[in-house]
Amino acid sequence: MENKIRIHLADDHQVLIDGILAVLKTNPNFEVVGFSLNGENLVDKVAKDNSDVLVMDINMPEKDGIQVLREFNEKGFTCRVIILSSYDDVKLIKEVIKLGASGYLTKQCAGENIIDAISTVAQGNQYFSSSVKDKIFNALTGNTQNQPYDVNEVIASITSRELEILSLITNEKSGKEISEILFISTNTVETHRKNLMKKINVKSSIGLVLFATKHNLIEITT
Amino acid sequence: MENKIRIHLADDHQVLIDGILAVLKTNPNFEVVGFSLNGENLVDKVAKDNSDVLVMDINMPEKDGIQVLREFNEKGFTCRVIILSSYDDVKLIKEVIKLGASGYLTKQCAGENIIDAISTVAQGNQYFSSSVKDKIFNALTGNTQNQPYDVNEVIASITSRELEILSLITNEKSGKEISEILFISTNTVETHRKNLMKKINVKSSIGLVLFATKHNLIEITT
DNA sequence: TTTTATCTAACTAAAATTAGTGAGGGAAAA
DNA sequence: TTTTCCCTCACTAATTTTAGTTAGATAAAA
Repeated sequence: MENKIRIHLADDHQVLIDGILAVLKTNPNFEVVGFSLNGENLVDKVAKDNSDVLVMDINMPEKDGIQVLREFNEKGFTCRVIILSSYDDVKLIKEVIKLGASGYLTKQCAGENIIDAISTVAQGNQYFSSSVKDKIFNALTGNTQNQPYDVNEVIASITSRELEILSLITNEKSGKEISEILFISTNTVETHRKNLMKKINVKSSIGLVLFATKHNLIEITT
Repeated sequence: MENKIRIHLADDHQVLIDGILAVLKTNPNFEVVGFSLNGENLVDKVAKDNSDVLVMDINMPEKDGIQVLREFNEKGFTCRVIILSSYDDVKLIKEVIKLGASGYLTKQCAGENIIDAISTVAQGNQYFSSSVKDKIFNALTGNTQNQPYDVNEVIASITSRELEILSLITNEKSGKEISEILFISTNTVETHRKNLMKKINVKSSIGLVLFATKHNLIEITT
């Protein structure tokens, strides 16, 4: 047998890292050489450890997975990257593939899938979980009617500015107050509100508040 | 040594379950007797397996952790429950404690914390990660003066008719729709709404919705 | 380079909410 | 019986929200 596959894990949920560590320990071909709880200096750490495969979440503090992938491209590193995300949003999947990720798994996958994925990408191939492949296939073939209403996709489609507006609405701020807080026109605030209602598909601001609280999208300070 | 602690894991991310499984396998006192990827029939499964401890996420398909806890209370089961959530929202923490959870961990915690938590609650004690304890402490110390009026008194003062109106408002019904549903004038509906806003002391219907959901006064059917 | 995404903003018009006041009827309690 | 509480409704007036459309600016991506 050749050398072990050198692996780096990055996820802000340490319990998940510890779990995957325990799973990977069962395979003698693998060696986890490092892990990170955020995206800070991740590229440098991976380079220094000479890791072969990086298993990384998208949502991380300090620097998210997308930014890390960009940095990889800028610096021209060759480490294979597997994305392990909570969401299987098509836009996101397309993006990370474009940025050179070699694999994409959702956290719904089994521990065994991670082992398969690491082995596969270490050999230079790509690995995507079946649900991810379905999503991509549907997106490419324009099969939109097969997608009833994916909440994760809706959440992913909410921009940061919209989230800001949503947060203020949910904290009982009126349109006028929001415009004063953000130094923008009330017309703009209402436009954002309208776009949110359309995206989330609700009838009123009440619906926005319910959606926001239900999915923990915002922090209620009151 | 006595019997092993019988454990059930519930989380919609299988990779996390597999990970925790691997972690817990290192401890001979533990035996994972089952796991679930959603909340469906969770109470029955736990009862059938005679589990001592349930480690459960809040956000799950079919039936969320809150509903499962409610069901536990209704059926009077004695299984200890540890919540393992991505979020450390005070409202959520308070709620699950009220519903009888014995522990609360965020997924930012280490795998070792889970082991500690399971051991602790199996002995009949409570276990909360330090960040959770901080949150609760801050909420208790910082919020007491924030509520000059007694919430319970306010809730008690809400009449059944008002509760009906509140429920419909929270279910995204407009004043006109409510008037049609209850066969009363829109003026009456607005009067009720006004009285509610005065009682609860909020600025808008958004505030009513937040109050209603926060205190579980109503059932959201949508 | 062209397209796309996002944020910004204005415009009109209809509909709904908010705010305050007053008041009648019924049922229950003091 | 008188009082009190609750549900009911009306009226006015100001304010806000909803709905639809259009469009400029900018930065990133194809």
